[in-house]
Amino acid sequence: MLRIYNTLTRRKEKFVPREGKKVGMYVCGPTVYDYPHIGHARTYVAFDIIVRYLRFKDYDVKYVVNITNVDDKIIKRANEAGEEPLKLADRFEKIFFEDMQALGIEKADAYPRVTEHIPEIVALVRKLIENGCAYEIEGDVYYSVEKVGKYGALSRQSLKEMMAGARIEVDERKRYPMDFALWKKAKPGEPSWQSPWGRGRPGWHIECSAMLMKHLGEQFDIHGGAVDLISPHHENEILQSEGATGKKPFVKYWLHTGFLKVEGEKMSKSLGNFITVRELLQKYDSNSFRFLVVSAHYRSPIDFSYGSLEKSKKSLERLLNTAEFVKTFKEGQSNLGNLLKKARKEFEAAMDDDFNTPQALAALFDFSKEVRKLKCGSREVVAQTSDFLKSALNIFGILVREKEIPGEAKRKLTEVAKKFGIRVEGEVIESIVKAREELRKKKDYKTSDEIRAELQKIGILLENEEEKTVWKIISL
RNA sequence: GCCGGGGUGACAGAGCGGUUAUGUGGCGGACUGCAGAUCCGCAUAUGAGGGUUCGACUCCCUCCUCCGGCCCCA
Repeated sequence: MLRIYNTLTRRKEKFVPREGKKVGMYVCGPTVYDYPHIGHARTYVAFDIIVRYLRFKDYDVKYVVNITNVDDKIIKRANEAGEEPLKLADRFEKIFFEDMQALGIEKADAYPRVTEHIPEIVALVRKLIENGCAYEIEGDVYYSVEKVGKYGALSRQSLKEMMAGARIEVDERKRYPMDFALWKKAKPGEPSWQSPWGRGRPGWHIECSAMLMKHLGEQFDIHGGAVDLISPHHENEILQSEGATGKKPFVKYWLHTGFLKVEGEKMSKSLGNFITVRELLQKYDSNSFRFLVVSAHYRSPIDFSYGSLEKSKKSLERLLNTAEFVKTFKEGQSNLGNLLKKARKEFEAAMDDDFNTPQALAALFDFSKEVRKLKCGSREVVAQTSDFLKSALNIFGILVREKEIPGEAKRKLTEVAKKFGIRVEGEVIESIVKAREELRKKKDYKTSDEIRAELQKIGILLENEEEKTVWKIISL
């Protein structure tokens, strides 16, 4: 039984979708005005894992992530760069997709863009005005917060408290200081669209309401985002959506991921600790990063450092080794079947408990340790073990790579074989390993160590196990 | 100030009212020609103070402290 922590109620609840196995899920996507950073990566990896697990549990998930491609920051950045705002957005949207793919994030079912939903947004704003939830002043439209029965369903803050802490000067024309813009009147040179209130563009919050209504309906199951979006973004989404449709609750489960800090500090340009996804992936592969993400609960903050990333890489290595090791099992009787059953159960129980990935990971490590003590199992169970490790890691989006030597390394291998006068039959690597075995039998350790050193330069590590030598590719 | 979430061993990071989390690293041992991998063992902990309890890291209160939100932000 899957249980999920709901920000709305501040407790774990049984997960029951509105309709059978169907799950509508929306996660606030990026504003595309710069390179994605590792904070984005954490959030989208976390939700990627949640979606994968839901699908693993046979839920029929429709996953929607929006793309905000018009907004103040985009316009500002474009003006600085002397670029068309929409072009700049387009450029960074492509980069966003590239980076997400590089992180092994599965495609969402839809990526609605704000610019492609202007009619829906206008219609929604109009409806809110008709409902008396919003009002227009000189081409701007504001949501009227004052009439709302209770504000702060998610953030648990009253309007008064919010205002007390507010650090901005308010627009005098607004009826109430906390009223927020649904439609912004166009300034010269800004991208704008025709509307009943003149040319303008959507406010930040309304786009989400409009797009998710279109793609997921007026009510749906899961809405996610990082914690910083709780207030005011998600708060306002609730007001707009429920204000327009009168249907409650607009969203059944609200999920929020914890923030990623870099060495104890919030990532920011001014601190100079801003790490982009590209930068990260130049130094480490996505598996290592995903392991780091998975080793903390999705709601907990992560304190990123290259040191902890290095540790993640090493830890993961252990699991990958076991996945490889089990393939060498001989046919025979063992306790493997029972261990597997237990591991499956523990893994799933951990994930069912609000996607507790650190605990799920612990189950895998426990399993790994037990498997290591065995040498055999029935062919069927061995295959299942291999599948289990693979699919469990796959839920985390960690790929168990096939052992394949890259083309360039293969060429170099042939050179090594030639250098040591090894006759190649079949796979080059196998021939080298075999030849080296012979050398070792003859106690020619000098030559065999040289061979090992040569291969290591190419990125292949030889390990002498009890009865045979195994080789593996040293990852990034 | 107000709201939310934390403070666990060298580090990362979970669970649980009473029994080893787990991983990385360290130390000792086994295996090994060496390296690596692997196994066994050891050490280091629950921010402070109260309370509830037979018993609290786990529940309650106070304090200290950190992070986040209240303009923008994944």
